[in-house]
This record gives sequence, structure tokens and C-alpha cells, in this order.
Amino acid sequence: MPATAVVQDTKLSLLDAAEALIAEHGLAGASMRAITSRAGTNLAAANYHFGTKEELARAVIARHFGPVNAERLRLLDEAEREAGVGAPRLESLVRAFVGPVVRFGQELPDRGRHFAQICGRAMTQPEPVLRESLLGELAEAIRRFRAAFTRALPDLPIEELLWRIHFMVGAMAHTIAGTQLIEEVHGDVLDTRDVDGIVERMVRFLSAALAAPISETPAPEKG
Amino acid sequence: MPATAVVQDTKLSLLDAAEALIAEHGLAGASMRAITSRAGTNLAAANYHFGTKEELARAVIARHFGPVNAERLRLLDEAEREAGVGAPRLESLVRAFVGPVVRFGQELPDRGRHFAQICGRAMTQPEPVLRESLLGELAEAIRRFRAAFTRALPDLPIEELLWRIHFMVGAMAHTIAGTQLIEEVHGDVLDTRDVDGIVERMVRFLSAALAAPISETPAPEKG
DNA sequence: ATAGGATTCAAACGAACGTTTGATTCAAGC
DNA sequence: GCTTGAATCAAACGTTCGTTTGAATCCTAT
Repeated sequence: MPATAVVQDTKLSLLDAAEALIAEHGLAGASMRAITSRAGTNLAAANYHFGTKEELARAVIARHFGPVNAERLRLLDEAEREAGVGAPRLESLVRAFVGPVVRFGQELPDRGRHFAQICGRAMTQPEPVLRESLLGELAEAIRRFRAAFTRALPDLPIEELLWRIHFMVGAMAHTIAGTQLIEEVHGDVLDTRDVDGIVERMVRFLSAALAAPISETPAPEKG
Repeated sequence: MPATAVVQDTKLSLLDAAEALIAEHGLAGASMRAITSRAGTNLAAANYHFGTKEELARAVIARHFGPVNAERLRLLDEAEREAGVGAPRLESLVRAFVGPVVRFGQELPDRGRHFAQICGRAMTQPEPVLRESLLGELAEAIRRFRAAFTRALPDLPIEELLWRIHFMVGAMAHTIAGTQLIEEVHGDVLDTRDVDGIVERMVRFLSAALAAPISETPAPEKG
């Protein structure tokens, strides 16, 4: 099977190179020349296998994000099964939601970190390619988790819940995208390689946030 | 003073155009031709006033972010003054930190929203120009707030506090950068123009998160 | 009025971009 | 052993990029 193996090598090399360079320089800053050069091939090969730069970017997103979302849903299923008739514990839901993406993003030596950076940025990125790919793959997970959080937090008005989910996604996205940032700002104190620790810190932080009382603060000055 | 006024007009038009186009297409995607065209002038004028594209970008960041940070510090001073010898309430600190940037980002019809989008993205952006500008202007605020949060949450280990601040910044950045995102995902339910409401929701969410107990969850399965 | 610096302009510069082309290499099928 | 189709290659395509140039225009101060 030499031909197939070689082809796979070329495609995988291109995906790896694109992933690393998009993470490092953004989609616009990662030129096809730099990608193909890093992959040890040339422009025409990339165009032969992926057609356009956009499709290459889509393939980069799709390669890892599918499995991550599958793992999310698996953990959600598991949490719901363990909870039986009642709603799962809030911590379990948060862990199922943020765990896979943070874990995958930090534990692999290079590819995971690169991919996590891309994912963390993609949702607020100006280029629609990355955002649409990501949201497409994320759609089912969003639906499932929205329902699960609604059941786990029955007293929360739907608006409040959706805003809190939005904040949660932000904290997660920023964390996986900003590893280099946190190392710049106070990297002397924090250890960004303790993946389990980061996940558990996020779970504590976000569970408390999601479960915050609605009106402890009686609106500062207008009522 | 016609000359000065005209010059100011050109410079301001360039800043406005750059702000809008960087927000919409990212720094790399906002070409000098598009910027100068939108500003109603031409390439040479932009280069005459700002030298390079990078300096124009820096000016875009500096124009609004200075005042926003000044307002943050003013609110922090006010909170500390009101609290007297004790530490200010956590809610006050969070409100002082996230309020000005969210408020400024949402209330102005166009410029604020554009600027907020840029700020929200800048910290995790690949281009170092925006990130460095932002972090430079943010340095003092980070220092002051880090001290204030330390005093308000004396029982929290420093690592835990820094991670929580990181998560908080993420939630804030994602919120101001992702207005269009939340409108895409569930814009049918949420009103992104209720600025005060968003701020208070974030204050509740983040205050509860920052004050979360450290070890309610006894580490899932490895202890 | 007029000299002179500040500002704007159309045009062009070289470099880098994504994509395409046509020849070349390579392994497998008859 | 020759053909076939997939895969790779160097080279070039036209376009767009940020920046520069040198002339034209506009105010201000003499």
C-alpha cells in the first residue's frame, strides 16, 4: 500500500502544518506557501488535495472537533445515566462541556495546543470560514447541553440561563485560546500544563457562576 | 482654524474607518485601500498621518481604551473609598472591572461596538500589534485589580485567584467580542442592547464564580 | 500678495498572495 | 513492457497588498 500511505502522509503533513501555522499566525497570516513549505511539499499538492485554502481550513477544524464533541456528548450521556430520573449534578454537566475541549487542547504536545488555540479564537474570528465550521459541528452539542442545563437549573429564567452559557463559553474559549497570554501576564505563577487542575478549577468557577442567585444584588441604583 | 479642523477630520475619519473595518474583517483583512476609501481619502494621506498600518492600529486601540481604563480605575477608587478600611464588596470590584468596557462597547451606536469587538479579540489575536497595545494600556489596571481582588478574597490561594481572574477576563472578552455570535446562535431570545442588564448579569455570574468554595468538589476520581 | 510648510492627491513600486498550468514521477493492471 | 491514472513538482498567472514618490493644493504668516 505504498501509494496510499504516501498520499496520507502528504495530506496529514498539510493538515498538521496548516493547524500549526493558523494557530500561530491566524488564517490570513498563514500563507499557502508557508504551509506547504512546512509540510515539505508544494503549492500544487495542497491545491490538488484540498482544492482551496478555505477547504483546507475546514478540514483542519473538522479533523479534531468532531471527536471532541463526541466525547462531550458521551460524558453528558454518562452523567444523565448516572443521575437516573433526576437531573445530573451541575458540576458533571460543566465538566462534560469544558473538559474534553480543554483536555484535548492541553494534553497533546503540539497539535492539541494549536487546535485549541484555533477553536478558542474561531468563534469570534472575523473570517466566516472557521466560525461556520465550528458552529456547524457544535450545533448538536449546544442543543443537548442547553436542555441539560435547563433541567439542572429549573429556577433560572431562560434568558438568564442563555447569557450564563454564553459567559461560560467565553471563559472556556478564552482559556484555551490564551495559553500564551496567561504565560505572558503571570506565567511565573501559574502552571498551564496541569490540565486536570485547570479543568477542575474551571468546573468549580463555572458551576458556582451558573448557580448564582438571581437577585441577590437588588440592581444598584435604579430600583 | 480651518486647517486644523480639516486635518482632524482626516485623522478621525481614518481612525473611524480603520476601527470599523478591523472590527469587521480583522487587522489582516482590513486593507489600507479599504480603510482610506471608507474614510474618503487616499493611501498617502493615511501614511502621512500614521506612518504605517501598524501605527494606525495602535492609534485605534489607544483612542478609546485609555478612557475605558481610566473609568475602571475611577470606579475602583470609588469602591475602595466607600468601603473605608475594609475590602470593597466583590460585586463592586467586578462591576468596576467589567462595567466600563461592556458599557462603552455596547452603548455607542457603531464605534463602541466596533471597538469592543476589537478589544475582545485582541488579547488572543495572532498579530502581536493589537495584543501588545492592549496589554500595555491594561497593565496598571491589572495590577490594581489583582491587589483589590486579593484583599476581597483573602482565603483564596494566589494561583486559584489568578486563574479565576483569567476566566473572568475570558467571559468578558468573549461577551464583548461575540455580540454577533450570540445573535446568530440564540438572538431570537436575548436582547443584546440591554447594556445595564448584561452588566448586572455578568456581575452576578462572575461574583459567584470568584467567590466559589475551593474544594466543595473533592476531585472526581483521583483522590 | 506671496513665500513656505502642511496636507492631499494620482500613480507607481516591489513584494507576497492564492491559484493554475503543463511536464514529470511513480506504482499498479493488462 | 507499455499504458493509465494518481500524485508531485517547478514555474508562472493575475491580483492585491503596504509603502513610496513627486507634483498639486491648501492654509497661515509675513
